Amino acid sequence: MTVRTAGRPATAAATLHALINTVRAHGLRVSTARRVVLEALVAAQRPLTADEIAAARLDLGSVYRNLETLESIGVVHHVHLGHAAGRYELTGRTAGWATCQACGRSTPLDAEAVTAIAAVVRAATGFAPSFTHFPIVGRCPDCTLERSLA
Amino acid sequence: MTVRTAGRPATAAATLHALINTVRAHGLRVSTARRVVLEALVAAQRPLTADEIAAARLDLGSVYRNLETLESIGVVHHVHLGHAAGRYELTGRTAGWATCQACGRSTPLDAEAVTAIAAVVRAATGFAPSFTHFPIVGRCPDCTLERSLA
DNA sequence: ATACTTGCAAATGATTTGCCAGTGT
DNA sequence: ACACTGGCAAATCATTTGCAAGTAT
Repeated sequence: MTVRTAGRPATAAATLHALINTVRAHGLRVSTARRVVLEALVAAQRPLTADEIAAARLDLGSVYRNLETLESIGVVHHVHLGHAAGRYELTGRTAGWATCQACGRSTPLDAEAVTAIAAVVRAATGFAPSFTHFPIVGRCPDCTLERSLA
Repeated sequence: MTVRTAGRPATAAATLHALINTVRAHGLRVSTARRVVLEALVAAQRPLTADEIAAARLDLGSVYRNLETLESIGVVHHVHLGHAAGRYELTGRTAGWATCQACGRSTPLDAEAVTAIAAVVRAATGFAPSFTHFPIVGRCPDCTLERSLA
């Protein structure tokens, strides 16, 4: 049996309620820890590390297990913004990421940019790329300018 | 004075020699371990893990230290092809990498493809991208076909 | 002779896992 | 009640680092 929720978890507007419905629809329980993880991700302004999500209230191991479970049902995914710990966010919050190898800052990509880039990547390589798991890595505008001035 | 070993491919020998010259030019010593690391990378048909380079002949810690030193003088760099251990290769061997998130295989990119993609990325985002440290991640042609047939 | 390097081992940091008590349904 | 979960601790994996002995120059 499939339970269809009102909205897609595709925008920042994906409410905690909708996410919890999805969890239930997959036959999973809504435990306190699971709810806390979801609340943290809903409130976050950027992808969070497991450590940030645990934040003294939850066991790190439980957080990782929950994130894995939530990834398996598609409501959460993680991104590697550089060499640091992986970061988790609600699915659909961004179209992709770009990280500067010089200053380390990361920026979300808008859908149009990703669409344009994906078309060229596909034409040039045959790959249908995604920049939500590994970002586009390079020099950001600021750091590119710096280098050209040096 | 140069001693040429019979049977060794001239290109590989020339490359190793040039690499060793670069090491010396930076005031670094050419120790046995350092030479073994370089030889392994020259002979490799694909990027190697530190573990593969160590291969029972060298200490893993020394391999990592050597790779770090060789990266600092620009003759080596590493790439993250998925969640596994980092892989090291000689600088300039490839223009970039693409990794399939479905089958896990990685493919080197040719310079023209990278140039075309970089132009679009720069136009759409302002970033000057590089795909030698983090690959383009997506579905390869085979796995994209599979999905479309499913 | 004098640094630079190595091997060995212990330390880190991130993530995973075994176990058993606790709790959501 | 019963299976799913949580907390705690130990285990992995990849990589880094302290240190005393070894060696390239």
